[in-house]
Order: sequence, then structure tokens, then C-alpha cells
Amino acid sequence: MHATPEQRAPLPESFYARGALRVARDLLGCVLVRRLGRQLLTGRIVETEAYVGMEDQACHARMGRTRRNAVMFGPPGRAYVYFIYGVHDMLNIVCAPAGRPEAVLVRAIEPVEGIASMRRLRGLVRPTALASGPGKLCRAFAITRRHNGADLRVPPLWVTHGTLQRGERVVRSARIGVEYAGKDADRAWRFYVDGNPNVSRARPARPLRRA
DNA sequence: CTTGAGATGCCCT
DNA sequence: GGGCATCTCAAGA
Repeated sequence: MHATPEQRAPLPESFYARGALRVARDLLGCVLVRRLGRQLLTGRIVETEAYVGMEDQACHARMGRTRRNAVMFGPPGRAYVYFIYGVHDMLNIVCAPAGRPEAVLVRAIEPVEGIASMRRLRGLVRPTALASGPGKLCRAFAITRRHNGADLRVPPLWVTHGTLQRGERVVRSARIGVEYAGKDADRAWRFYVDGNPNVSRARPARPLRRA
């Protein structure tokens, strides 16, 4: 089954300009594409989190603009990639018009093409563990801080339209690892495909709501 | 490992 | 007593 040109076309900037909450939901099922030399690595996005501007106490922009978070203040549809814990790169997508620092963290991907390369990049783990977390996915797709600011409509890294399959349901929960965020720690701003084995934490800590 | 907030210290006027 | 360079250190999805 081959993708049509339409399906392969990158999502336009307007898709990303609608605010992190809507975009986080709508990115589920869309396809991340990475060109590595002559090879394409692709996968369906199955888990995201919204980070919603300066008011959001979990958002990197909460203290205003700094050197690190500057790309969040720029145009939508760009990669905001940062390094954390001395170990992981994290891929975020800027999701509001310039000046509004909102972004979606891409947290898990279901590998589709280029799985052999992903295994090389990640080590020999279960296929469903190749990209089942924000740090893992950056490793599997060879995404690093060098991609910070990259336009996600052109190679080597872009996102194309995709849909959920029959029977796939979106659920939401609190975001992972934001306990420090006070009033915002419990907001249900994490979205994922219910039951998908590539999601980073299959078993939720708390009850879920249908999204 | 990086970041940035806060502390500390230094020199100016 | 303010502005700024430097340090220090906790915390980070």
C-alpha cells in the first residue's frame, strides 16, 4: 500500500497555528518523517503533550523568553529540541502564532518504515519500545539539538497528515514528569491512543477521560 | 549534561 | 547601591 502524494505532503504552518491543545490532539495518527541520507524513517505519532504558554507552570516559557526557549516564541511548525537530564533530547513542535510560546511535546511513535535503522540507533529492543518515550523517539529518529528551530515542512524532518484507524480512541491524562508545576501539574494535557503498545506508559496512574 | 535563577563579589560614581 | 560579570547549584518529561 503506497501513500498518495497528498498523504506525503507536509502539514502546513496553518495546522500548527491553532494552539497546542488542539494540535496535540490532532497530531495523533500523523506521521513523522526523517530523511537520513537516502533512507526514510517514518512512524505514526501516538502520544503527545501540550505546553500552553507563559501561564502554564510546566512550560519552558513560564519565565519568559531565554536563549534556550527562543524558538517557542517564533513561528509555528518549527522544532523546539532541548536536552534534558544529561541524557535525552526532546522533540517539541511550536504550535501557536509567533509571540505565543505554545508547543507540543512528541512523546511516542509507532515505527512504520526504517525499523532496521531505528534498531541500530536504539539497540535491540522490542519494536514497540523503539520510540515509546520522548527520549527514545529522538534516538530512534536521530533527532538532536541540531534540529532546534528546523522547519517541519521540509527535509530532513517533517510531519505529514495521517488519521487514526477504525476503533482507535484518544484518551487524555495528566502530563508526565511535571509534578513541580503546581496548579498545572494535574491538567489533562497529555493525549494518546488508548491501548497502543508504543505509548510510553501503557498503564495510567490515574483514571482517564475520553478526549 | 544544561540551564537559569539567585547569590556573590567588584568596580563605578 | 546599582549595574554587571562570574559562580554555584538544584532541577529538569
